[in-house]
Amino acid sequence: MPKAGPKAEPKAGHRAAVETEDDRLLASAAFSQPLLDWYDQHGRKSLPWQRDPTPYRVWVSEIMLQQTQVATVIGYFDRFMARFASLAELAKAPQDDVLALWSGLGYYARGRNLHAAAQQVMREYGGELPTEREQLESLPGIGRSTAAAILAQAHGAREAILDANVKRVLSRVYAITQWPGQRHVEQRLWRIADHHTPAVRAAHYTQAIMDLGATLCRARQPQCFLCPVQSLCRAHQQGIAAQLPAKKPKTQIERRQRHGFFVLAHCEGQVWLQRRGASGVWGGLWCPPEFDDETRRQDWIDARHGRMVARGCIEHALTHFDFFIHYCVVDIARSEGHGAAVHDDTARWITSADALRLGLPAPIKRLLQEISL
DNA sequence: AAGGCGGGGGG
DNA sequence: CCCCCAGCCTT
Repeated sequence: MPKAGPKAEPKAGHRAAVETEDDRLLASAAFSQPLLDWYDQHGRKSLPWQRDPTPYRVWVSEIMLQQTQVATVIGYFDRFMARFASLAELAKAPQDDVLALWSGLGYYARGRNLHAAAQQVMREYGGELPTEREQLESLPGIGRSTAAAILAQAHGAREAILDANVKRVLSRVYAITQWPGQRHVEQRLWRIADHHTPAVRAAHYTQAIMDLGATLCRARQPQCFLCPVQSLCRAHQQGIAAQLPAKKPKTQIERRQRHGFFVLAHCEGQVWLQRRGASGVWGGLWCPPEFDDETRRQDWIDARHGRMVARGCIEHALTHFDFFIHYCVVDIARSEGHGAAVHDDTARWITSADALRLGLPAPIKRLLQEISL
């Protein structure tokens, strides 16, 4: 990889021999002011969590927005708020109810952490999210950037954020060609982010820089011709905006495959589901019984005198492997095995319709809907 | 088919 | 402290 990008040229001739990083910082307001002006004209101001931006609502939105685009989050957010209007209601809800509303959103640890954090806030802070960044960061699921976003959006505090949008914008404006995953690069980005965060209109500024990153200064095909800070942007001047931020040096993990063998046991319009263990794929979600191989699955079916009526395979892509979901539909009698555990916290007979109200992995949800036992 | 996306937890 | 990712969506 040609890393020989132009080193920052001293603009004035009489600079010190070793140019410090501070020498290259733009004036704080030279960046924030045009950004705020652009936000006033083009920024998003009526997203669900921007209307009535309480700490609780901002928090939930920020957790959902991790790894997930705004357009996807909106529906989940509205349903979540309809069911859990307050932090107290979230805290007292069963985890299943929380995961049910998270179903399809992915990264289910976010939902579990959100739920656990709500309970922690009830215990330790009397039900009010703390207003100290350090205390926020001690809650599960809240890191430095999410804590800052909550403080800025809900309290108007001057707190710098550094999510992927902001990293991209600042990497370009400052033409930072090193990978932001490197510690010193990330630290520098935090300093730059802090430098440009204004004391007044901090909430608007925070939203503005995220909006810019999401709409114009996006990962692919940045719309520099519309950008309010185009004239400041060193990457644009150098014609390398689209190549920044630098990508992680590829460690080339070979994509693996995994096969899971599932039984959709069917009886009187109901299906047998079990809660998965907390670790591993789809931790804590509900699923039909899964086996590592077809033999073990057949043993399970035979032991219950099941009658196979259909089978198939669907493929589901996860981060580092392709999951082949081999399923079969089996009629079994309710008396064959599970009579006692009709309905408890780890396994139950349930109709497909009711199952959709549990936390289900996306492909399992689709499967149940399509098969509609 | 590949790339984007924060924080926790594991090595 | 790195390093990695057990999930979706978009392009």
